[in-house]
Amino acid sequence: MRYSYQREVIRKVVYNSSSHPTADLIFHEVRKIIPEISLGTVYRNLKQLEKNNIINAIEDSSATRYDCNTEPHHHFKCEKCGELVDVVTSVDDVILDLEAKYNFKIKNTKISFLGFCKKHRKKRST
Amino acid sequence: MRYSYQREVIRKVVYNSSSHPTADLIFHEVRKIIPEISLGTVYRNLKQLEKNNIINAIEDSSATRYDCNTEPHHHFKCEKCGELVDVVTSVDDVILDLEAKYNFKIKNTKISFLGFCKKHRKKRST
DNA sequence: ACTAGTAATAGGAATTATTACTAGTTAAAT
DNA sequence: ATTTAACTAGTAATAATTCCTATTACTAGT
Repeated sequence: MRYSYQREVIRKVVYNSSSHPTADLIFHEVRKIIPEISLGTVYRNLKQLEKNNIINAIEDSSATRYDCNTEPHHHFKCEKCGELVDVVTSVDDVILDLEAKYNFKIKNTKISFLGFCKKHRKKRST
Repeated sequence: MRYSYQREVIRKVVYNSSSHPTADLIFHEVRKIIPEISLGTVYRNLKQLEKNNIINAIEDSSATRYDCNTEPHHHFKCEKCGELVDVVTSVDDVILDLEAKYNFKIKNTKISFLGFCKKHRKKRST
C-alpha cells in the first residue's frame, strides 16, 4: 500500500472521531480538508484501511460504521439515544462450549448489546 | 393485525424454510403461490411479522435474513460455505458484568460467531 | 345486503449505501 | 528522468429497502 494524502486524511478523521462515524460522515469531514475528494475514494480507502487492520468496521443497522479501535472488543448501542459504545469483555468460555457442542471452529465474534445507556436507564425520556 | 392471505403465505414460506432466507428469496418463493405479489408487500409484511414476534430478523452482511425461530438464540456463520446456523448459548454472566461495569441496562444481545463449520474445519477446501 | 372506515395491496418510483468504471494523476522503484 | 502500478475524481451502476398512489378487501355496524 503506497502513500496517499487522501487516505492519510481519512485515517486521521477516523482516529480523531470519538463516535463511530459512517462513511458518509467521514466523507463530509474529509471534504472540509480536501473539498474535491470523492465518495468512492472514501469508501475504497476505508475498506483498505480495514483490510490492513488500521481501522475497524462495524455493521450497524443500515450503514457500516468505523472505529479506530482495532483491539478485540464489542459494542453496546443505546436504544434511546443511538449512542454506540465500545465494550471489552471475554466470551472465551462460551466459544469453547459452542465449539465442542456444534463442532465448529470459531475465529471471530461480533456482539451487539442493545439497551439503555447510563443516561437513559431510568424510565423518563427527554 | 387483521388477516391477509399474502401475509399468511409469507409467514408459511419463512416457517417452511430451513435456511435463513433473504427478502428476495422469500419473494421468489411466495411468487410461486401468488404470482402477482409485489416485493413491497413482502418487505412490509416481513417487517410486520417481526414486530409481532412471529418471525425474527437477522442482519447479515448486506441483506437482512429471516428466521422462524423466535426463541432467544444467536448465529454462527461459516466463512467457507456461508451457512448460517442457529446456536443456543447463554451470556448472562457477561451481561451482568457489563451492566455493572458500564452502568448500562442490557435488553437484547445479538451475536454472530464466525468461523468454519464441521464440514470445513479442516484445511482442505473443495 | 349495504356502506363507511380502515388496512392492505400491486406496481412502480424514489432513496440510500455501496461498488464499478474510466480516463487522467502521482508515488516510488529503477 | 522514466516507467509503472497504485491511486484519484467524477460519474454511472447496482442492490436492498422504503415510499407513494390508486385500487381493493376486510370488518363492523346499520
